[in-house]
Amino acid sequence: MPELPEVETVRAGLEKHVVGKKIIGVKQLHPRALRSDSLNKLTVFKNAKIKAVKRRGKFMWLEFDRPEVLVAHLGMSGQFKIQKAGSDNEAHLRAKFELSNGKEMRFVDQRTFGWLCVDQLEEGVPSVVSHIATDLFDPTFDKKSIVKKINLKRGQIKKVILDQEVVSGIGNIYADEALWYARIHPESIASDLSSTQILNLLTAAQKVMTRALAAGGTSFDELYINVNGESGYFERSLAVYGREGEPCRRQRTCGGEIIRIAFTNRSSRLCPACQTR
DNA sequence: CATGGTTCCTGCAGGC
DNA sequence: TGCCTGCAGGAACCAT
Repeated sequence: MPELPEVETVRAGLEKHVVGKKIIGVKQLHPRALRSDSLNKLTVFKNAKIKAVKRRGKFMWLEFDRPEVLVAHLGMSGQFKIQKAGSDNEAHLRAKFELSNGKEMRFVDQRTFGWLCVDQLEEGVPSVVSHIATDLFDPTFDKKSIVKKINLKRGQIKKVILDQEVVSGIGNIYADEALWYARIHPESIASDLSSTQILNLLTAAQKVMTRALAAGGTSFDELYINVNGESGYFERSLAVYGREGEPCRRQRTCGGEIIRIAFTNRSSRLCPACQTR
């Protein structure tokens, strides 16, 4: 499930393999691979030279020697792979871009929550990304003002940090991890927390995602892989996600056991002993 | 405007 | 063995 560290791993992999290359052929293999509000078909990138691969939160985009940009979101199962041109198609191959160096950049997506989109930049950011907040890896991320913003929200803290318009890049896994590190119950109301608690939470999210990035990301169910098809190794370091029924890693001080509770049609994992409301 | 609920999709695990 | 149900999830979209 790609969140900020996983998307950044993919972005960096693409940057290494495709910047400076020219797209010599484009093929879309699934109608929904392209967002319905795309400004054009993917073939607009034929003969375009790739200049940069950028990212905000979980959204990334390719810039070219022309005004159009290619925006991509991995959803929950999207993958970019670099393959030798003409290799067999993957089971869920959605689009492929043949490059000038004999390779292909491929977008593969089993569950079709991911998408591609032809867009244009508005003040350096694609218009479909303009409503997305800065992420915790962004040098312009303003922690103090985001803490204030979060502190005004009346919703549950987990819902707030998953809101990509408040702070971007955090998904279900790292939300649970950060809340555990900060010892905050996911159902706590954001405005009931102190600014110190919220600051600690953002710092925890930053730290856990930085460590995850260093490990190449989290590959919980093999749906996330980097551009070379390799898994990340952060899964073994998770404190709560996927650990329900197991002892809290702070057991020496709390003695708790990780539980799973319902959260807006899905789940939260937490230690009920050290994450109190 | 803020907030909360629903929906899209596929594959897999578990129960019977 | 095979059918059914539930679960996994990001974010657009709709309802209140």
